[in-house]
Amino acid sequence: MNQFTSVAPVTNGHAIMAAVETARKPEPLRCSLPFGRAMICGAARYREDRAPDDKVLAGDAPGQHVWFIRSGILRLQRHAYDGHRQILSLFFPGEIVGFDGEFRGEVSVEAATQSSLCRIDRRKFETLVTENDALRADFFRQKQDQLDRLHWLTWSLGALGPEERLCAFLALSTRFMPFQPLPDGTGVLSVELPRKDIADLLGTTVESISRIVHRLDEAGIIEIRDPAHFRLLDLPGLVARGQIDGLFDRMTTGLAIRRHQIESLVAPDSADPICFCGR
Amino acid sequence: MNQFTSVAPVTNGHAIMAAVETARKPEPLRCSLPFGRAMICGAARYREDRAPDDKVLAGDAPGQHVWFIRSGILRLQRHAYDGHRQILSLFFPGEIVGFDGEFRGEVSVEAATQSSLCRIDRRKFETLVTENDALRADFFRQKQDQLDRLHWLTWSLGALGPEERLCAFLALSTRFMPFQPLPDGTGVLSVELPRKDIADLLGTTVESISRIVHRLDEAGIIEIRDPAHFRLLDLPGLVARGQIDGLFDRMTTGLAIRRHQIESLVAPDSADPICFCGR
DNA sequence: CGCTTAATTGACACCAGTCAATACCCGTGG
DNA sequence: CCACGGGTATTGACTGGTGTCAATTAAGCG
Repeated sequence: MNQFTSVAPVTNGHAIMAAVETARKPEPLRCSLPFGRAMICGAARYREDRAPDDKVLAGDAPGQHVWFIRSGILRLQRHAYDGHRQILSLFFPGEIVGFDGEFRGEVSVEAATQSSLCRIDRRKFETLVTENDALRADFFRQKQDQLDRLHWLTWSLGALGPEERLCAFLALSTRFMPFQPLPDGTGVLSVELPRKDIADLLGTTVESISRIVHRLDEAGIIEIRDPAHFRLLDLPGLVARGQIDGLFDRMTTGLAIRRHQIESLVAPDSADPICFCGR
Repeated sequence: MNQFTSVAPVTNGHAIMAAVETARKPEPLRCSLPFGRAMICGAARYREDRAPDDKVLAGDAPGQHVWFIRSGILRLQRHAYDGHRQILSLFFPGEIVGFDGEFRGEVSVEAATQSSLCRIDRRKFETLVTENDALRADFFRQKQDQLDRLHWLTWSLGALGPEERLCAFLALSTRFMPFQPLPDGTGVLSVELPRKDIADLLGTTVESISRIVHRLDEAGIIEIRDPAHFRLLDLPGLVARGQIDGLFDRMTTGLAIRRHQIESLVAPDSADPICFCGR
């Protein structure tokens, strides 16, 4: 097991959940329960689920609320006149979307996978962010991470070929998609993103993705279990081909931390819908 | 003369210069003179010039100061192992670079053209930005503009072909490079950026750039005066081909405003070096 | 068991990158 | 005044990768 197979340790960074709790009204919230420094609310009051391809944010409408991603993956995208779609960024659990005017123009945010979101009043969040230092720090950290990802994508689209981009993507995926490490240092990656989304993110086509995947399989770098499950036999090789040696940790520790936080907060087998509350 | 040939009017947004002035120490600065709401300092004390390809910011060193671009164009870039370079963003007069950790990793900032910068102490600027609301608003506006540009580039690299990208770039260039409108609605664009930089920004090669330019010339969309001067015969056509109809104004008004501000502050024929002072 | 959707595979064309040669501009210096 | 040199732009020939189109297979699901 090398550096890539282990999930980054949870450090601090609970600020967003903590801040949300801090701002809680004096009167006890129905079904709410403190959990660590964060507040979890059993009521579905502020929670909204999205099926794949459901709209989350339209381009022009600033919207009255921002969204906290409880689970799932959102995509920021833009369409060309011919219908061509380019995904500009993905958003992951623990992240806040819709706060700043990041979505001006003909871009939109949709759910890429089944997602569970928490609605937060925009003004409320605005106040929180200005008043609470820890929250602001966390939020800026998020913004920084997102900017890093955008920089990577831009660089990748301009400087790398489709195969290299996919290698990088697979390597990065181990940190934001289910990845089951095996004793021998390899691991099985569950790709939760539809092929089309991967293609549109990496600026290529599903056909190319398919060909590249099978090429990597034949090269012994990955092993195809089924179209959505790959056993990564040579993770360092993927990292090298994707040219993300230096970026790998930087781009994924934030994600891993937030994911870990949420996983530790959300009971995995709870039938009762659980929700972080933002009022 | 249509919407594209006129420079956007100067509105507000003097906050950065104004804030810098506000923070001026009580003792009069040598050669400093108030100009409008901004402070201009005739001494070259805080000014530094950069020749093309000179380094401004290295990747890892956070640096002690941030830079205010007085004139010229900077580029944010990243190299692949094979030497391939991708330009991730350009920075223009009136913008601040080097404040946030935007330049982590193997990226660097260099001067793309002859540039004149003003050094500002990082901590000083930090204080300014937190204390001065107008400055902060201005600064956020900049960040937003830069994010918009990055989004455009990413989308462009993924969804458009080289020709379309170049068309968009030419159209956008009218707002951040010398553009002399003519009575008939056309105008002459002076391309200050080296061909290689354009190619590396648009993710293509100088050969392709050359071919496309001559193709556009034959199509009657532009007229090549010399390799660095094009008469744009059909600006709306460029906008359409580049698919930036909706983005055009959004992406360039900020640039135009800042450019206009600076031009009105800097005496164009002054032999004495003029500099915005940031301490 | 048929339907829909996703994934794969094949054939093909063409764009665009690469390499190489030439033309051009603009200094300098003889 | 011209020759020379360095850098940039241009042009040509070539080719390989990748998108496109189309057909086939596989998989999920009622």
